[in-house]
Amino acid sequence: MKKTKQYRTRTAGKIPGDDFFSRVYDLVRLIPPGRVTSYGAIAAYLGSGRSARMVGWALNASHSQPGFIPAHRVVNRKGMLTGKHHFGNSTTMQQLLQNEGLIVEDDLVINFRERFWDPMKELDNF
DNA sequence: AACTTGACGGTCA
DNA sequence: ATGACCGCCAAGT
Repeated sequence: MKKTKQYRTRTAGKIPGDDFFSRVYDLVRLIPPGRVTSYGAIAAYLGSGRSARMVGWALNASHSQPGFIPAHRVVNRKGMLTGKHHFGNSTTMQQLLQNEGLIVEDDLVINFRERFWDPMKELDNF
């Protein structure tokens, strides 16, 4: 494994396919409509010493990625729509989720537990 | 080059 | 159960 220095900055987001960001996008695209997951779950699934913050950072750049990335299906561990402000309008994320059958009340996904999509369980290998 | 901020999460008080 | 703190790592200032 060559190790390069721990985590080279590599100007994230500029090297598709080789960086953590692309893996996040890939995984997020697998989230079925009407289901949600958390930043931490994604980070845990990808492992690689990345923290949930990095997942958030990746999604932050997801708007400039090609193709549709259902970033609205990713919420924090409490089921709160912490990234709603990044969807243009503060209500867009909530609208998208409600449109998929989720119950959102005061930026919180009420049925978060039952709608939670855990990549660790759903995708199992890795 | 150093400090602060951030789409987070686990632990401790 | 709620709130503060600390660790993570990249990017902006």
